[in-house]
Amino acid sequence: MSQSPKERRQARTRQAILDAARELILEKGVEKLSLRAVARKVDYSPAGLYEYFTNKEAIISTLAEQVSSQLYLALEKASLHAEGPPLVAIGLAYIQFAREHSEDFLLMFSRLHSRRVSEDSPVAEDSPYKVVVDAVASGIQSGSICMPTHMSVEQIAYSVWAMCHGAAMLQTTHLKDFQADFQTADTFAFQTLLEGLAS
Amino acid sequence: MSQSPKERRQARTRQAILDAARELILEKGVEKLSLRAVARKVDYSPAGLYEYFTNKEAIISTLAEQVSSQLYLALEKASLHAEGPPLVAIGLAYIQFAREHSEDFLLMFSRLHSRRVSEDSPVAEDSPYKVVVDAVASGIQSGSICMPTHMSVEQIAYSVWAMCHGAAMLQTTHLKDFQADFQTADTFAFQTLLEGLAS
DNA sequence: TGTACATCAGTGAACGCGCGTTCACTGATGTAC
DNA sequence: TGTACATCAGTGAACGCGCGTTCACTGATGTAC
Repeated sequence: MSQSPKERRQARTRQAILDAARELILEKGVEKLSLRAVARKVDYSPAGLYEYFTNKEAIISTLAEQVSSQLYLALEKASLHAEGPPLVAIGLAYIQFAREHSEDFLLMFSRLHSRRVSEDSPVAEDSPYKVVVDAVASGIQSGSICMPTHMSVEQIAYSVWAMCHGAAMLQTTHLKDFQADFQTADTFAFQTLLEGLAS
Repeated sequence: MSQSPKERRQARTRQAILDAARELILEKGVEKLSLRAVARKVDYSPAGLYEYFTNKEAIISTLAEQVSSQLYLALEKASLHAEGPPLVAIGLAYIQFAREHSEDFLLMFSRLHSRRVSEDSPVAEDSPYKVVVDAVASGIQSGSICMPTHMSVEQIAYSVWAMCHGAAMLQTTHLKDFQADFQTADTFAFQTLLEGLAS
């Protein structure tokens, strides 16, 4: 699986294109992104990009996947270094990521559909959701979460995820300009949910 | 405040334009909506629409406001006719609305920013959020919700809203094709959150 | 009731634009003998 | 080491398109006397 010099050059150019696209999206939003602007930014002709990506959509969805793995890393880090309950730390990290990279975050969720189609298939190792599922599973084992009969780990993980995602989306779109102590409100929300899960 | 015949005619045409735009958005998504297509659909020339709306953006944001008031009505209805806890009913209605009118729902939240800028200003009478706030307030009065010290009604309402909104957004975008019993999962999530709020 | 005028409710054509993508091509680099 | 050829990494120009908006205009409708 080692790379030839040629492959390394190509990979670097690919990433430069992605970075340029990401910056432009940050400036103007996804819907205003144009291939020609990306090409200008990386000093290629518009046609040149077609050596690296099959079309515009491929650039955008590759970018969305990169965001997903960045979010995964952020959650994993939060989970490992948590001082209090891991699920609160993960939830807050999710929201913080969304606030700090709101264009990336919105891009990711507007373009990236779940690859799973049902609970039957396993959760992808590199998915942000995986971190939540694992934290719930270990919460159950440690006894801090009590699982009601007929409820699956995933159902609990889904509740936590919905909470994270709702807060992140609201703060990123509808409540973008709303001034409030979201940190406190979010912490309260997660703690309350966890209390409900404890009984 | 009564309308002249002329005003009634204009209002009808305005609504026809909005309906056409809404249908086109449903077919192709907001980002592909074109004024020319709307004009075609209502049998006007493209220029004719400018008698009714100042520009394309005005059509879209008017539409978003109409969706908001439809959501308000749906939540209010759920709140009034609830059999179990009103907040669960409201939450489920929110999600149902999002599922049944997903393009409308997404349009609303991508275009409509909160008019409030902080908790200091009152919640708008006609906002969907108002229904949640009211339900929380009456839950506190009836004793089914217990408010911790230093927490405001709004902080609790926000938690519930985040839960609704997260579930609705996930089911509408990232998990659109995921097969699961969301109804059960959502009910569980709301009940758990309420249990946390009861203690 | 008739007529002159004003306003209404639009239209047609154009402006000026940027877009994604394709395709024939070219100079530079790498390879084989 | 030199040379012939192949592949690489692009480019320039064009295709064909739809878009939002403006503006001079026009026929129909309404109004005043």
